[in-house]
Amino acid sequence: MSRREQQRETTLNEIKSLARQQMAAQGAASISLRAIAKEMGLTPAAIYRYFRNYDALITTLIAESYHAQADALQAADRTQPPHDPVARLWAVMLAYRQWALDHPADFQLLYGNPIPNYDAPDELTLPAAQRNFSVFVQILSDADRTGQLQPIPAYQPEHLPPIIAAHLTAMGARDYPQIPISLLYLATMGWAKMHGLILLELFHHTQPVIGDTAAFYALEVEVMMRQMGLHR
Amino acid sequence: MSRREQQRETTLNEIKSLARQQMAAQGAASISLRAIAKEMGLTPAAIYRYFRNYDALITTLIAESYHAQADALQAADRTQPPHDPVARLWAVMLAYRQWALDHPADFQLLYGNPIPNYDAPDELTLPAAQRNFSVFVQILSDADRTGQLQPIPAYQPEHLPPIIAAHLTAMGARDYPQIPISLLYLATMGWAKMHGLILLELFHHTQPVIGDTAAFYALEVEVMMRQMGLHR
DNA sequence: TTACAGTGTAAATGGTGTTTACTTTTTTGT
DNA sequence: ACAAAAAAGTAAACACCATTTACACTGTAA
Repeated sequence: MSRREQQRETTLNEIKSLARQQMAAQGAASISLRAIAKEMGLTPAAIYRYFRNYDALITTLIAESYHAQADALQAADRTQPPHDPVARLWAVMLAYRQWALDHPADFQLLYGNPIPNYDAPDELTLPAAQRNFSVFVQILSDADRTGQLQPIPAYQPEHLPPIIAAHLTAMGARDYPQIPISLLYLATMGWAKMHGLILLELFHHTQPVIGDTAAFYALEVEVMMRQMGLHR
Repeated sequence: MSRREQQRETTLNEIKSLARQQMAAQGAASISLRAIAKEMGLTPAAIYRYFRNYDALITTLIAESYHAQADALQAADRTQPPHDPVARLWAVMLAYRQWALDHPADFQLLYGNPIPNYDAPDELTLPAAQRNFSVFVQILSDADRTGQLQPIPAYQPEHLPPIIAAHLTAMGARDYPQIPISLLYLATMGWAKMHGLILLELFHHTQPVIGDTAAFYALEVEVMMRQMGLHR
């Protein structure tokens, strides 16, 4: 790598780092190219040698955050014995919330209000989100193989609404062959429900109502896992 | 009301109306005082005769939206026979989602990402949110009186984590005397869970995964009500 | 060494919220 | 009816913002 290429990379990293600092300090929507440039002793226009425009910077941050989150989930999964899907799911569920609390701005960037006048490109976000989702599918699949996954009747395939079953079948055929649709439903439902709780907590809509958000979250994870037949 | 006061009110309404138009078109974060002024044929500074600043306008919109939502919930409640809490809860749950779909920008304004550099005053939002929450509490309370409310063991008072029970006791003593804490927990949990699902739907994170979001929501409402012992 | 591509600057355009001093209009009190 | 006060609106400025253009410099490669 030539001297110039190396310098370019450090400058690029400095821009992203300062953007993340601003994001952590005042929220993703208040990232300012001019402020970044000023902090670096550059002219605002110089930033445009590194990012085509504001949206390009945001898109890069989103992509990196998605993968950081997926890495955190996979790391949590690996802290538990592979043959113990209950412990693994529990660990990943808690890690999901913990990552959100540790990186609130990142989490909001990924899953919160879309930034004004910015549309995240699907071809980037969908695969990244899927990598995330797959962690849950994998654990449930392992639990299913050992016969531990025994959901309540409402979540068994024959009781799922036909429209949902049809869509899950299509999705399974495309992305998750050999995975039963009721498992896909459990993964979706479990992710969505816990994800919703975390969003509420981050936006401070749950704190006044519930005292201990961690205990609330833990209780709901437990109830949900019981619905899946996954007892501790 | 003098001629001047009347005119002031229509101007004020025109500002709010245009703000809501912008909000509906491009999201709450892109409301612009200058754009509103231009649309009205006014100088930007003129707006400041009606709102102390940008935040004051947002705060007003938030307050109005909170009450519009609460009105919608109460209206849905009253479409059902008072003695049928199952039908009432069902109707209100669906109305909650429907209002969000009909007024996505309002819903995001209330429950989404905080607007950059704006902090909603708690003395305004908390009572408004509580009016909303009380609809659920009231229905569950009616169900409890007729003995229909029979939650699964995990949600019964003696199984709630002590920290949560303590907080609910304090909240109950303050705002809901005579209401058992397990009921308060059910209301909180039910609200939070469905609310989370709606947030995900509005932010388009659920559509690629789940096919029919309405069916998904309905199924989860049904499962949740079954956990409460409220069968149809 | 001469091109050339990469990196940066200066200046301008049009957008934002907000404040200040000033003018016009309407209401109110005598 | 008329003067004083209050309200509504304007013009101009300030300090931000993203973005574009034309231009200069500099490291690299032919």
